Amino acid sequence: MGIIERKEKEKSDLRKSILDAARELFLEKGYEQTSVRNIAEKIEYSPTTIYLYFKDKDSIFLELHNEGFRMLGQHMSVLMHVEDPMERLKAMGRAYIRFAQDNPVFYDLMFVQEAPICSLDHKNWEAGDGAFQILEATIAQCIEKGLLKFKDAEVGAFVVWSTMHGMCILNFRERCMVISPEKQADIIESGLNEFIRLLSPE
Amino acid sequence: MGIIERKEKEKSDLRKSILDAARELFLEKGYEQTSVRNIAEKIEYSPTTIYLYFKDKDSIFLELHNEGFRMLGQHMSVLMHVEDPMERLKAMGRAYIRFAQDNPVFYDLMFVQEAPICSLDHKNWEAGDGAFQILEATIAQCIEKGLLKFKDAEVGAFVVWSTMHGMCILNFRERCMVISPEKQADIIESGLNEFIRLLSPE
DNA sequence: TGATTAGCTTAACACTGTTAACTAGTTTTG
DNA sequence: CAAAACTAGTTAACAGTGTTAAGCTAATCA
Repeated sequence: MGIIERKEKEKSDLRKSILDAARELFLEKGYEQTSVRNIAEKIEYSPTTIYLYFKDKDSIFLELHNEGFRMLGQHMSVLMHVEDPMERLKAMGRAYIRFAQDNPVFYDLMFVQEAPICSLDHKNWEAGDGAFQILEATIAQCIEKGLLKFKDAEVGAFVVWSTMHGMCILNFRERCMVISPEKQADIIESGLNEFIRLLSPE
Repeated sequence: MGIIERKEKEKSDLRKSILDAARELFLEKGYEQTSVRNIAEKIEYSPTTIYLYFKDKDSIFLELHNEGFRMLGQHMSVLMHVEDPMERLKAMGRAYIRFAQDNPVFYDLMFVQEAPICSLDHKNWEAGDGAFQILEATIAQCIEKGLLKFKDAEVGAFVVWSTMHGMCILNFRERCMVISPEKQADIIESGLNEFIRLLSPE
């Protein structure tokens, strides 16, 4: 059965090279500016071949979306060793922001674009669920130790996440023009610091 | 010169009816799903006529974007009568969220879409500046009265705005799936309440 | 009256995602 | 071994997008 295996490999090789081409184009041009034809051109196949391996354009980017979450997950899992939950939470905030700044187009796909979410099978956003639960658990520990004055860990996690996300996305979407020029460069870092000050009950 | 006046009026009438058609279509389908041809069809002119009145599609929506800020401004200006700056800030948060929920497509154009910002003349986001300054002023008053433990009013305003924006946009972009179903319905209201609790130093 | 101009249209360009129909080449089956 | 069936890719096409160049008609000006 060596031949069948080879064929299977060739099939998954092409699938992989579609994803590679998609990722490369996506990283330089973003989701909407990357067309199925661009991807096809890059791998030197006809555009319709793409549709033999992926249902539609969105499905390709759902895969990249998952890739993004694996990357973010790796950045986060390192921080699980931090004992103090409050310190861990702060480190998570810094890591999240850093990930967003280092991978703005991935971040967009993960948290802004509707496309990958829409092409989800059972309205079950596994990638997002996993990341959120880690945050929620950390916040629950902070509350337990009296380090954070949230009433509900889940809602608290949502608030913390929203603040981080809001800062990142206002920046990416050019809405930080309202900030005075000298503060604009590292407004997100300043914002995070102010937010952390807010969190800690002194 | 009555004829010239009438002609001028007719010209601005058509311009206005382009905006009316654009707004109507935009409100039911959103920015990207509204095409120049759709707008032209609605006013029963050829698509190219649109380009005699607007530079491009984005310029049309910059106008609607400004309209959105006028609406938000009206909701905010009412709250200027609230004496206590902390109470005013809370009211502003509620008003902002309510505006977002009542006008999701407008909100998208104002705070998410890059299109209107890109077609800005001198990188001068007047509409945004105005709204932000009102928030910053209120927060400055809160800090002065010791009601808020931010160090910098501008950065503080950015943090508060980010939290509100983050909550709204995570919700609109279907990222609140991670929240348990029973809390999902009014997660933004719950989030706002938790955030307000966080703000007040007791 | 003849030239100019304002206001709009038709036709076209270069794209987009996606599908149907087709063609080689390989594999399986009678 | 020949015929049928399946595989993996293709071409052509559909229906749409934003946008521009060129053309036309009717009013206005000299």
